[in-house]
Amino acid sequence: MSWRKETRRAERGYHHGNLKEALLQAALGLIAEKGAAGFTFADAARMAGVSPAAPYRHFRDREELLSSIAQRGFEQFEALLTQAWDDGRPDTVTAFERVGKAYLAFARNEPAFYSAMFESGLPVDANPTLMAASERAFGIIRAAAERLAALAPPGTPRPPAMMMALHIWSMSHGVASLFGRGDAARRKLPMSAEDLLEAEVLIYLRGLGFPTDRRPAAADQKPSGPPPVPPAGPWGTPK
Amino acid sequence: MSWRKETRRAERGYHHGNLKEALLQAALGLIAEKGAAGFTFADAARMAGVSPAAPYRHFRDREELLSSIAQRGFEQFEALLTQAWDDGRPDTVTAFERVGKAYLAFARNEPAFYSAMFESGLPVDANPTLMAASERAFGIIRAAAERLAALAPPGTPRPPAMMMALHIWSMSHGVASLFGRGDAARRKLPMSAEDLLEAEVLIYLRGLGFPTDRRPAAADQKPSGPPPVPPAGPWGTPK
DNA sequence: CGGCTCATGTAAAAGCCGTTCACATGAGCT
DNA sequence: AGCTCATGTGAACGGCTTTTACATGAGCCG
Repeated sequence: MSWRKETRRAERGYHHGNLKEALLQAALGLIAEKGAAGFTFADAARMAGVSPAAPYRHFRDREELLSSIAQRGFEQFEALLTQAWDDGRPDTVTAFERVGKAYLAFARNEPAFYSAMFESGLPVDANPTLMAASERAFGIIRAAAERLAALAPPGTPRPPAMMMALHIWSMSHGVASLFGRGDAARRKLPMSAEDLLEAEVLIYLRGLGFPTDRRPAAADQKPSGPPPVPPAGPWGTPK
Repeated sequence: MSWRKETRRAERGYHHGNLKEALLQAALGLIAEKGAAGFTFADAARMAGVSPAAPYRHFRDREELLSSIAQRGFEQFEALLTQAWDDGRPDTVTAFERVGKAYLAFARNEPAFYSAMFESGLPVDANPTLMAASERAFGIIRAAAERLAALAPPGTPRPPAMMMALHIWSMSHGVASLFGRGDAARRKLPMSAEDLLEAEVLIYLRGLGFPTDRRPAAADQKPSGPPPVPPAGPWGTPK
C-alpha cells in the first residue's frame, strides 16, 4: 500500500504539509471543470481542506496561483512540443506536422493548462518568468521552422523562419481555440480538428514550395528506410 | 445644441428611460477596459446611475448581458465582413484578403465585442439566437471561400469550400488572438499582425494553386482596368 | 529533553459582487 | 382622474477576496 504523504484524510493536523502542491492540483481540477474565470480561490482551499485564508501563505493572490499554473503549463507544453519535434526525425516535414498535432493534443488533453495559459486574460508580458517560459515553448516551433526553412527548395526565395513559425503558431492556436476543445464553444465540423489543421499546414507548406504530396522531402534525412504511408493529398481523396 | 435624450444629468427622475441601452454601452466600455472577466454588473449599474438591482429588470443575469453584447458583436462583425467582401470586387483574391484584414481590424477596433464573442467563455451553442448570429458571420467567410474555390485552377482537384473557409477563419482568429489586440498578452513581432496574416493567406492560397504573385486572378473579373500594385511576394522583397 | 522561533494555518472582519424580494414611483392608457 | 404595470429602490443573503491578529506545532539549539 503506497501511503503517499499527501492529501489523504482530513485529520492531517494543523499543518497540511503539502498545501502549495495540493492547491495547484485542486485549482487545476477546478479550472478544467469550470473554466479559468469560474475558478475560485476559496474553492481550492476548501478542496484542500484548509481555511480560505490559508492559500495566502503560498500565493500572493488568486492571480499568482493562476500564473503558477500557466507557468507549469508552458513547461509541460514545451516538453510536449520538444518530444513531438524529436529533433526533426524521421524527416523535417513529418516532425513539423507532429508538432502541430501536439499543439492540438495539448489543448484537448490539458484544457486547464491551456485555459490558464491562453484564455485567462492574465498579463503574460508583465511576468518575466512566465514570459520566458512562453518564449521557450515558442522556441521549439521556431527551431522547427528554422530547420524547415533551411530545406526550402532551391530557386525560390527562402522564407523567413520566424514568419513561418508565427504562421504555424497562429494556425494551431486558431484551430485549437475555435474547434479543439472538449465542448465549450464547439462548432460543427465536417472533419476533425486534427485533420483540419493537418490539411491547413500541408497546403501552407506547399505554398512555400515544399513537396508534400508524396514522400515529403526525401533528401532531408537518411535516404533509405520504408516510405511512410503516402497521404492522398491535403484534403483526403479527391473524388 | 443637440440635446440627446440620453444619459445626460443624474436627475433623470425615478425612471431612467433608456436603461437597457445605457447598460449595454456601459458594459461595452467596462469590458474594453478590464476584460470580459473583470466586467461587473454592479459597475455597469453604477455607471448608468441606477441601483445594483435595476439591471435585473432588463437582463436575467450578468450572463445575459454578456450574451446581448456578443449578439450585437456578431451582427456588427457580419456587417463588417460583408462590407469587406463586397461581393468579391474588384477580384476574388483581393476581396478575400480584405476579409481577413477586416477580421483583424474588428479584433483591434472592437476589443470589447471581440472579447464577449470569443473570450468570455459563454456557451455559444447553448443560445440559438447567438449561434445563428455567429453562423451568419461565418457564412460570409464561407461564401467568399465558395467563390474562391470555384476559381480553382483547372487540372487540380477543387478544394472544398468549407474547408477553405475554416482554414481562413482559424488563421484570422489565431493571428487576432495571439497578436492582434491592443496590449494584452502582446508578443513582440517582427511585422504587423496585418502583414503576418496577409502573408499567411497568400502562401496558403498559393498552396492551393491560386496565382498570387502578380495580378491575382486576372481572369476573375472584368479583364481590363488598371493593374493593382503588384506585391513583391508574400513576405516583402527577398533580399 | 525543554524551550524558542518562525513558517504555516485559523477566525473574524471589511468590502465587493450577484441575486432576490418586497415595496415605491410614475408613464401611459382609459 | 384614476388605474396599472413596467421600471427602479433598499435591504438582505450568501459567497468571494483579502487583511489582520492570533494559534499551532515542526525543527532547531542548547
